[in-house]
Amino acid sequence: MPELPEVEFARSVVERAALGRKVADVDDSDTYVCRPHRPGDIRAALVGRDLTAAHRRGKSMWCDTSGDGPVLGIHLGMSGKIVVASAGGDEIDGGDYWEGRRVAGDYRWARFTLTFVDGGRLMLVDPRRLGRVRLDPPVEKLGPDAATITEAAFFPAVTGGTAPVKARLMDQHLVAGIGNLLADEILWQAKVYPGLRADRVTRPQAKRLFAAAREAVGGALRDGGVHTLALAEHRRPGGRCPNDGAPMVRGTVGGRTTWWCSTEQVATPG
DNA sequence: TATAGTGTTATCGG
DNA sequence: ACCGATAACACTAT
Repeated sequence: MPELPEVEFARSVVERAALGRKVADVDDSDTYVCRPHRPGDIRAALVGRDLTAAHRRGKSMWCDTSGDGPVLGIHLGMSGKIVVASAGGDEIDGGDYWEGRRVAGDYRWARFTLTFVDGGRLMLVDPRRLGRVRLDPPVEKLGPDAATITEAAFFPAVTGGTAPVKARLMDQHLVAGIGNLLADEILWQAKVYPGLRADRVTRPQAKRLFAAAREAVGGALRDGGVHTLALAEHRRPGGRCPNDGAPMVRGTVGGRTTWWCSTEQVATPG
C-alpha cells in the first residue's frame, strides 16, 4: 500500500487529527516493530507530551514532540497504515482512504498505539509487521523527496552507477519516495527499459524520466494514491500496454517484480 | 498447500 | 570503504 503518496496522506491525517493531544499511554510492546528500542522506552519518552508537527520525506514520516521531547519516527513498511480515533473512541479519521473505503474499528493488527488523555488513539495498523516505529530516526540519510526533487539532484541518480536504472530510482538514499509501482510507472511513461544500466541512460532518457517522475508522483498525490496510476491495472498476466496494446512483460529487476511494455521499453540504449 | 507481495536492511562478494 | 546483488524479515491474501 504505501509509497510516497500514501505516506503523505498518513502524515496529513496525523497533522489534522493527532497534533496537540496529550499522550496518556503508549503500547510499544511489539519489539520487532519498535526495534531497536526496549519495551517501555518509547512510552517513557512520550507520556505527558503531545505531537506538535508531522513531517514526511519519501516514505518516512516523523513527529516533533512537545517540551523538547524526542522525534517519533514512523515507517509504514509494506502494509502499514495510520488510524487516528477521535476522543469519542469510535470515529476513525484515517484508515483505508486510498482504497476508497473506510473500515472503522479494525484494530486486529495494531502494532503501536498512542492513547491520548481524551481517550482517542493513534495506531500503526500493519498486518505484515514490516513497519517501524523508533525515536529520532536517521532521516538525514534519505535523498531528496521525489515530489520536490530538482533536476540537478535527479540526474545523477538515474545516470550514475552500473545498477539497473530501476534500482537507482528505488534507492531511497538517492531519491526518497519511489517504490515498486511508481518506478514501473515512471519507466513506462519515459519509455525506458527498467534493466538498463544507469550509466547508459542517455540525456534525453534522463529528461523523460525526470518529467515522468514529476507527473507520476504528482498525479498519484492528486488522484488518490499509486493504485490510480495508469499502469497499475496492467501489471498482471495478460496485461497490455495502455499506449499501444502490446503485451506487458514481467521480470525481476532490482530484486522486485517488474512489468514493462514489450515494444516501447526496449533494452537498447538511446 | 504453495506463492507472491506497494519495503528495508544485513550480509556477502567484488 | 563503496557498490551491487541477494536473502531475510513477518504475515496475509490468493
